[in-house]
Amino acid sequence: MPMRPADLERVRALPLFAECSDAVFRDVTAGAFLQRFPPGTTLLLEGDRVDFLYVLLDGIVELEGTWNDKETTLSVLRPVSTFILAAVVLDADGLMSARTLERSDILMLSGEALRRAMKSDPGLAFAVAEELSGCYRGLVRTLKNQKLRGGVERLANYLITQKIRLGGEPTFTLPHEKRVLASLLGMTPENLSRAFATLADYGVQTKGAEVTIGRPAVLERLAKPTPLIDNHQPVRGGPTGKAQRERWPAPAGRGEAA
Amino acid sequence: MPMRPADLERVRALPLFAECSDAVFRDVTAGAFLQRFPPGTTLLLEGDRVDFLYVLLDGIVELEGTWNDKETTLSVLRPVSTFILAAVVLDADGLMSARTLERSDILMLSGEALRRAMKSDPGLAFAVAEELSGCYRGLVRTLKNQKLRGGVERLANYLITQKIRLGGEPTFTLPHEKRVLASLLGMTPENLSRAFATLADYGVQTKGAEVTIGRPAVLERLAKPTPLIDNHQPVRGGPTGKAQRERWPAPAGRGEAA
DNA sequence: CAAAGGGCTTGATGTTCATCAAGTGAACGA
DNA sequence: TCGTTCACTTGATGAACATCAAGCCCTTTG
Repeated sequence: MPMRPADLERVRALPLFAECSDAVFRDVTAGAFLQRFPPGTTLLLEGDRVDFLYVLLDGIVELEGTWNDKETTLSVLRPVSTFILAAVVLDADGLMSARTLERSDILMLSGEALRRAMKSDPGLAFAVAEELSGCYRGLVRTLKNQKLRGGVERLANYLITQKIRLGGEPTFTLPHEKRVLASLLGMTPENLSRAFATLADYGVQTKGAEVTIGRPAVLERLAKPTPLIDNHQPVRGGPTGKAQRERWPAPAGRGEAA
Repeated sequence: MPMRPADLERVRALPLFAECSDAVFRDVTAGAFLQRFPPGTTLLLEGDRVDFLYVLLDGIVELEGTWNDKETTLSVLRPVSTFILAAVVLDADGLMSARTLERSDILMLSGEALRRAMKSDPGLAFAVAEELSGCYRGLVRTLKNQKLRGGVERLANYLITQKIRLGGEPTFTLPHEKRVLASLLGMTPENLSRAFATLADYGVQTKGAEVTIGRPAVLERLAKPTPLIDNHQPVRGGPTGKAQRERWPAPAGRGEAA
């Protein structure tokens, strides 16, 4: 499938490629192809050799890990996101499986071309380092969340974060099935149900996938969110990478403006 | 404290600086200084602004996170290791605290100088991206370990990994206090004790910090180690970064040789 | 329309884990 | 040498969580 110019532009607008020349960008996207996958498609299996950098342009992708017949969701991605960047940079096997939760448009860029381009274009290499730093910090947050908080607290903070990211309205819709959310939060679907029931006492009402946070202050007193774990950055218009999500609020006097 | 030439050489030998020119290296290390810290010194507090890239040259450093009066160990570093690289690249606040467990020699490199050098030297920027990828993959392993395995299984796998890294002998010494190990494995010291007691039935004997794995096959049947979670790479002679630890075993036909 | 399936919930039960409390042993200092 | 301290251990108890089982509700399908 050849790429449409519109898709190419969305990729060009990624922070990853913001500072690289047209020539380098053409080189990286030369052997690229765009593919549309139905829901539930496994794109990558744990341990598979990784030859491409994936870019999610539309849809939802879940990253998961398995061991001993158990599986857990490590991340749920929304557009525009790159994934398995670390494996591509190291030319190593992937540590996570990836599968679509909804029909998804996914761009695949040659890993070898990307590595080659990085070695000649410091701006691109720096942007990759920034993106990886953002991914790394996201994982640090996840790990702290997992090790330091209990199930109800994790859910409470997830809801607070979600509310902010979706615009701040007291009522919003969960972006995916509850069973996926349970796995993401490191609990069983049964316990997620019970956690929601517990949060009812804190003003959280649920009707299907619709959640209403009735008394934000009460919920916050339980959740105790902190910028050292929770990234409350709202989703902005343009396509942003994981790096930019970590640069907020921009500390005065450093980082790029706005 | 000015740097001794011997220390400078150890830094020069880091994979991070393997491919960069002497001029760039001089630039990055220009404002650097080496400092010796006693045990138990807090080098960095969660949320602190990060101005330097830290390089552990000697000693042991613990990275930890806290929330709600609880704390957990995220990583225990041994020489030669860099830390808080992601925060430096993004010029962001640190998400983890760092403190010495033993007397440690630590080199501090100007973060600004590093970022500047990366933007002009693609080899350096690429090396930073590789190191970050290694750190990222380490965290993915940790998170899978935490979410998918129980306490006893985590300990069993830790011991197997440790045995291999320390040379493969059936008897070896734990590299730090058990309370730190407990926190690293995400449990209380009490439960770590009980987990050791459980492993006695699987041929694991302990005498203080000395551990003997009597029946490796039996322990492995319990631990079910997998390269998708456990990195069994033995510690090699030269100074290696997190990136090289992730490139093993080097898949035939790609990556650098040996 | 009826049946079937799947996601979600609820209850009962058992396992895992944290907490509290007390005790052991070894290193250290007066 | 005798306390003191601190890491570690062991036991008892309770909280958090997983598992098993059943039922509900909504959607899908014949």
